[in-house]
Amino acid sequence: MWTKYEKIARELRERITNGTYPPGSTLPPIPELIATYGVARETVRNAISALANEGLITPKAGVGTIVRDTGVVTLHSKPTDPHPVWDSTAGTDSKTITIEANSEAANMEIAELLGVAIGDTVVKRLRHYYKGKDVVLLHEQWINGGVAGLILERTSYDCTDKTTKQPSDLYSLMREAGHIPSQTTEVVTTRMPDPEEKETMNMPPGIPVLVTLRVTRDGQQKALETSSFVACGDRAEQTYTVQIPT
Amino acid sequence: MWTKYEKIARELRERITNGTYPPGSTLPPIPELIATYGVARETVRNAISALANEGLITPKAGVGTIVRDTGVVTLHSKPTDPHPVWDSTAGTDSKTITIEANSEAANMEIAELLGVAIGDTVVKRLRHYYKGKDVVLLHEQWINGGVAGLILERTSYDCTDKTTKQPSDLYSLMREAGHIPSQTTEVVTTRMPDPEEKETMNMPPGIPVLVTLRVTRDGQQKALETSSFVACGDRAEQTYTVQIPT
DNA sequence: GAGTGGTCTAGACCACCAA
DNA sequence: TGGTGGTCTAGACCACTCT
Repeated sequence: MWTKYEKIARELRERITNGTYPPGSTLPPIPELIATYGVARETVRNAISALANEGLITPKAGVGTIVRDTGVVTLHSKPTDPHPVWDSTAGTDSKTITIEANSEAANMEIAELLGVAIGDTVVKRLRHYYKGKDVVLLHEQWINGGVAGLILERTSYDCTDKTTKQPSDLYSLMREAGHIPSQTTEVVTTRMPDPEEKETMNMPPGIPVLVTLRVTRDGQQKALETSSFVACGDRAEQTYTVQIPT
Repeated sequence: MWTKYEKIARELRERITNGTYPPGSTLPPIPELIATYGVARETVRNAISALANEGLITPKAGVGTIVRDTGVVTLHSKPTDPHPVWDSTAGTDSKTITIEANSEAANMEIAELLGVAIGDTVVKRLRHYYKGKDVVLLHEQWINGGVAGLILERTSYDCTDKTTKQPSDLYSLMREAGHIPSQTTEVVTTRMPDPEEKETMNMPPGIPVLVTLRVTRDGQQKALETSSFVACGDRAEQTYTVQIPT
């Protein structure tokens, strides 16, 4: 047997998916749903919470319960590029801001990923990718300290300079520094955002994040950099093209 | 200013992440939290719901509020294999069950993905991947009807036979049928599960699904099959190895 | 049977937003 | 200013699990 709030949630969900309540429209106000179903306020809110946690709706105080656009994908991230690239429809309202960029000592996890000793110098960079006014992707990156040093030496590009407006292509810089990035391994997972991520990316309830962990290596399997990408789940997708070995 | 339930949630979240309440343990019972914080029952439940929706805890009636294991990844899915493969620790408690396998007419979406006409015959297969007693991955697959026909003709393997216990490697069958799968394109996204997926995979609240859409093509860019993988977000990960073009 | 979380009620006050 | 959703209270009954 279904509980009351489950029945209400089922009915509203059905009307959202079949187009009775199209994206951008509002659900009936809570008082109306109370009258319709003859239940208490908290019961209606329970149903609404369930749908919000599925990512179907976003309640907004003073406005109403808004049906979300489904399948809104505005950011593509391609593994062959050192930074995610915006898709063709991204337009000009995209930008990248470097929040943090400095040298620090590698902790255990990073040391293992980069194949260096704990405490070795690495360059850590934290970037926010914007789509319009919203941050849609958090990029945390650690660059092998030796590689960063060679880049500075050979190209005068300082990886720890966060004021650079348009950062040069890191892979190109690595090539100029004599380390040719030849392969990445990426692990894609998903989870719910922590409160900090939720606030930074201004995420409504019910939206997970897509997490990608990347390690870039050169031809000698030396790790050049490692990155973690945390992307707003309803704004980003990862695309891969894979050759099948015969 | 924080609301009461947010303060409670923050405090509990902190104790979970710092190990005061380790994975597998239970949070203090609701009545105890009511006494501790001097609030109403629904306020405590609100805090608990928030943490449950972040995937941190799983309330179980009659038992308690259990702290979830974080980062439990038991299934690896490699794009170079026609089926996801279990990692080395998977053991023998893994299996695949074919729920559905039959010929049907391609709808618009599938026709477009496979590059066939709407209404053309395609083979649809639906499979459940088990880890232990739990379904952790739903695999929906559509095979180009012509390719499936050639496979039946050349190898006597019937793609619509769902009784096959250990289905042969589809890519090998395609090669024998003269269609050499040479490339896949995959798009990885994430979202919250719908109620059906949640029930099928016995998912607790707060766990998203990892969705992979794949198209396999031969050397002539002819689409051989397309698949959608819906994986329980806390049990699966996708790994990719990508060669970087110079 | 005792304790757990799950659901539900009937009120209340608040912050937010649009007209 | 009136309507929206957000939070909170103090009760109640239920299903479930363990001992």
